[in-house]
Amino acid sequence: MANTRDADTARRILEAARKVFLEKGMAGARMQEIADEAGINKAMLHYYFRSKEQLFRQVFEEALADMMPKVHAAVLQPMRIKDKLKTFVRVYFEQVRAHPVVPLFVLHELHRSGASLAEVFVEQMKQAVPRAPGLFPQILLDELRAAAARGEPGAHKPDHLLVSLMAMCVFPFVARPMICALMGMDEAAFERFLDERVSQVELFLDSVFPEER
Amino acid sequence: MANTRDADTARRILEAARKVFLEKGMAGARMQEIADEAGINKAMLHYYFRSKEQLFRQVFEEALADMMPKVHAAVLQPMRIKDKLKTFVRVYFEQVRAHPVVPLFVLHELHRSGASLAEVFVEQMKQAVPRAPGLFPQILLDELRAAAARGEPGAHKPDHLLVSLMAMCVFPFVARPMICALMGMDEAAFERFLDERVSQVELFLDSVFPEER
DNA sequence: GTCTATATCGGGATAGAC
DNA sequence: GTCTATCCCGATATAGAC
Repeated sequence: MANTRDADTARRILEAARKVFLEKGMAGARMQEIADEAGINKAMLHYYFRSKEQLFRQVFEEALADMMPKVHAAVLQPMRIKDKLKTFVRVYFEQVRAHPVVPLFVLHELHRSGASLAEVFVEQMKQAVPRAPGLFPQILLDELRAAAARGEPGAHKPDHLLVSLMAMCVFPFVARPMICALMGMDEAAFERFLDERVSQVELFLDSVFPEER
Repeated sequence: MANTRDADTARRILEAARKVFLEKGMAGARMQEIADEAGINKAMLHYYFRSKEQLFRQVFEEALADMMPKVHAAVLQPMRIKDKLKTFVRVYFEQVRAHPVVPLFVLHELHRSGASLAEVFVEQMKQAVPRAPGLFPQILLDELRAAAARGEPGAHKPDHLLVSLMAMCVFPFVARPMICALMGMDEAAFERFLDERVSQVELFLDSVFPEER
């Protein structure tokens, strides 16, 4: 029926738009290229989505929606903090690896938009897990502060610890070309590097949370 | 004299171009805005630099040239590896903090240019310290491998360790809007966070390289 | 809904006077 | 070397036929 066809076309457009926007960013993307990628013409883009801006918004929101729910869910599991952080690292890294260009895209657009996209960003995070008590960083921070009260992660401060973990997971994808150039890695070497990454970050957590005996 | 005036104008243009390119990226930047920022008109931009592309190249190269020499120099000092890494972290972080938007700019442009800028990037790094035995990551990696042969950083692999250190230094600047949004920091809170950052990364190094006694 | 044709505008680049 | 005026293309967006 017509309805199915419509929805399907909208999907095709969104897939194409996602591909182009994520690769080139809002400013670098061309509506023509999106149309070509979707196998239709420019007029259709404006028929389904009013403007480039609106199409971009949709892509931006979906890019976040793809990655965050599983991370949120992982953080809500009851566990002691050390294991929860390891779980967070594993799930977060997996999600990023499945969508490797999303982080740089999001960070670049957040930067240029000067906080107008930041609201969209936070809103999207809240919708990731509807009835969660807060954003995943807040949940982890609260538990880390409780652990800190028990003297657990030594002199490591909760906010720095969390930022470091995110950094270690995300940075390889954000900085891939630079890392490869600086450290002389080719594609294959970099993939092997990624294969080892989670266990190396877990090592970091082991040293921050030494097993008491 | 005329010569001074020329050089001065070229400088003014470069400063303006730097400001605009770093904020908006190559694709988002407008020659008109650069001209306004420099207090001249568009024609002058093309007179001094042939094209937007050439102007961009110059800005890109200078952005790297501003940051890297001190890092390179720091890494060449003779020290035991642990102290050298701490020095690296301190100097690298200081450099990035002095030019906080450079990393995201460089990473975004490296990504979109698909390795054509990577050559410029590597070339610029080599020129940072003319007679150095190699790029700073290679120097650190070599020493880390030697340390690894002595069993020093435990199970931490040299390449992962180095990437983690760079990540911990750079990520706060690359992800600033995201971090502020997710963790509920305002400008002042984030600056305090940055003030603590180096010492928190050093803590990480202390746990990776425990003092033998 | 989908296409072709076109309006409209903005941006990079150049010509030419001074 | 610096300006004004202009060229010309490309990009978003819309009109209108089918």
